[in-house]
Amino acid sequence: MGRGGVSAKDVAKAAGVSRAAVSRAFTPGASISAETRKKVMKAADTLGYQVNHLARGLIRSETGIVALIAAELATPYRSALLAALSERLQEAGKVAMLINSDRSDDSVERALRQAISYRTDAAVVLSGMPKTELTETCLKNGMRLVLINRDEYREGSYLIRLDDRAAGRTAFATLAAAGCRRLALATSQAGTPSLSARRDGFRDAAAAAGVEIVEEATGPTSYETGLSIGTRLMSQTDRPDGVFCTTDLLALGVMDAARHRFGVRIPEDLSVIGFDDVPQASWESYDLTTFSQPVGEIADACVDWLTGDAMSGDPLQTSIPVQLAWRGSVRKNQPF
Amino acid sequence: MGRGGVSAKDVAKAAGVSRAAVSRAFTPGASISAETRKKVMKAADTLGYQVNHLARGLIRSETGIVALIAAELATPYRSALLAALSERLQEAGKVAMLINSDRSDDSVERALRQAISYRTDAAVVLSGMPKTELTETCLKNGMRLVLINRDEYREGSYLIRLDDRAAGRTAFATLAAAGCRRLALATSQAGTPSLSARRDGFRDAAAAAGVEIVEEATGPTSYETGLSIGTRLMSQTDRPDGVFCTTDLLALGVMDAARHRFGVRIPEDLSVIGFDDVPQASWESYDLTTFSQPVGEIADACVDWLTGDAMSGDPLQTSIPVQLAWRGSVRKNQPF
DNA sequence: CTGAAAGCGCTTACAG
DNA sequence: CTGAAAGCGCTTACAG
Repeated sequence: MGRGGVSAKDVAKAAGVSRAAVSRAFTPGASISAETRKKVMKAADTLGYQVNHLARGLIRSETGIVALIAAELATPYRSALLAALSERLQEAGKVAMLINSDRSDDSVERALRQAISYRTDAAVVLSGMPKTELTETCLKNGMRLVLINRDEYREGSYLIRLDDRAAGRTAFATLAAAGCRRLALATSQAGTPSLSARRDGFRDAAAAAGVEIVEEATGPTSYETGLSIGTRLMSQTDRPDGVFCTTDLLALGVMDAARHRFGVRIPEDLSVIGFDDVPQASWESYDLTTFSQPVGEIADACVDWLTGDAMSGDPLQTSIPVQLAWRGSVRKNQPF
Repeated sequence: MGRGGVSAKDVAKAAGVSRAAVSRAFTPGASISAETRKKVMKAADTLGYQVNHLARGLIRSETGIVALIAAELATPYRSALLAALSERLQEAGKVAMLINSDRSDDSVERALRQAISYRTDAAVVLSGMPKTELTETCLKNGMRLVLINRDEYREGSYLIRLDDRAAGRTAFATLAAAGCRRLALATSQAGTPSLSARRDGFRDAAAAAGVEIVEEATGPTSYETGLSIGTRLMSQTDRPDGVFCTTDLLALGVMDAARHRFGVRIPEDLSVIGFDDVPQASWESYDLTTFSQPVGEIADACVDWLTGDAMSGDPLQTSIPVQLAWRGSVRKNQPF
């Protein structure tokens, strides 16, 4: 046994077979007799042998590693998606490499290069958008690429999208139907494709209905931003009585500002709709009506495609439906 | 260029040097002339060459991969720690492999085996406790082991602990000093070392003060459990007026149950102390007084040890101090 | 079904 | 400083 631990050679010697035999014993479907396999497995067990995936990955075209590239890992929604993804990946026999792309602007690119270095089977991009040039390099390296909620398309990659725009429209319709008269939209300055689409859907519907809306957009996508937006909104002389927030974190902040700083009642004085359905949205202090992002379905779609045969005729895009989770932050329309 | 992408051979040919030279160009401190290195780098750049870490890992004793083994990835505290860890690891030039150990009881062991398969430089265990036998195998394979907040010790591994027990005692003292008379302890049935230590500290202090306390312990460590514990606590004829929850999630649930289901005022009627200082604890709806887990410091200690020289004389254990974050959920003692 | 041999992409003594 | 050669641990045609 060398410094690298137990190797196939050790097992081969112990089992009295060739190195090739032990390799075959660990390869499902390889041509090996049941008896030989049994001998090998026994020796492997006593020696504590584990196939070296590094060496295997060097030969085979797959390493079993999938890179997960994301920013703001600790955010409720992001961490839920990451958890679902890593779990599904494991069930499929893969392993997740987590790459934080928080830092600089080029960090998605750096992350992708990192993935190439380890010859990951695939990269799943949750944040940011790599340059076409680089994604082509990935594809050329035999790597699969999944883009979750990105707006641009990249030849050969798989796109998973939610209908954010439709949700924005639904938010408007819901608030209008609840009898809200002065509508507001709260979003951050992050400018991600998802947030923009939600905003645009809301705007579109408002324009179509000939309704003027107030818009607030500042800072990062956080609770604190929601707090300051809520404060600004409630400080207006003509306070809005309905607000769509492009994210739950924002909505929760808006609610807290309205309630605790202005004594505004929800939903009596103000109706609020969020997006994501993070766990906190259903907590009793909030009871927020929001669009639920089906994290499990997204993860399933992703892993299915990654482990599937990916026939070239297959569609390279999937749309996951979002649903409005009705709770108590939107008032019921008064019956006349 | 083979199927595996651009290799050192391709770069060597393009730069007119040997394969060894390109290897040296990518090895800091290797004996190579500045001129040769420049030629290699240029060729590598145009060809888009990335050192294959799989192959490199096969030769060198390090792969640059660190396995992060944890359960309940999407929980606020856990995801914050994971985010800090992955960020620090990246800054140190390492990369994180995320292994979810949610599933079965043996999943920590499976995770460790997975880590061995990929010859990770180290494994950081955040949840569960692997058998001694297996940790020895890891160590024998040259893998370093970090255990965060585990109670048992494993020869050769590095332990990072918080003084949970002291925090439990402080919680008691704080509640007592606030003038609370009927004290309760709320915890889950998870039975992790950290939770038990916090509970024991609280119990000890109460016993030392000759004070009887009410204890509630059920379910998983979640907001929902907090809700049901809060409900049970407030349903008692002699309601407690001070409660220490071993986790913020539990505390938040207790607060919501008390306020929304029983109209109990916090802190006037009930003082609450949590543990973790998750982001939600400081949200305006809660303003929870809690012990802050210094996630950044934990991550720093972990990565420092992993990347350090680990002289055999070094202490293999570090205690990170926890601090009480004073907020509004504990009443100020009435001046006499 | 089985083993000897070649090769994946890299690094590292070994000579020069 | 530089290149030819050996070797890391594995898999996979190739014969038998």
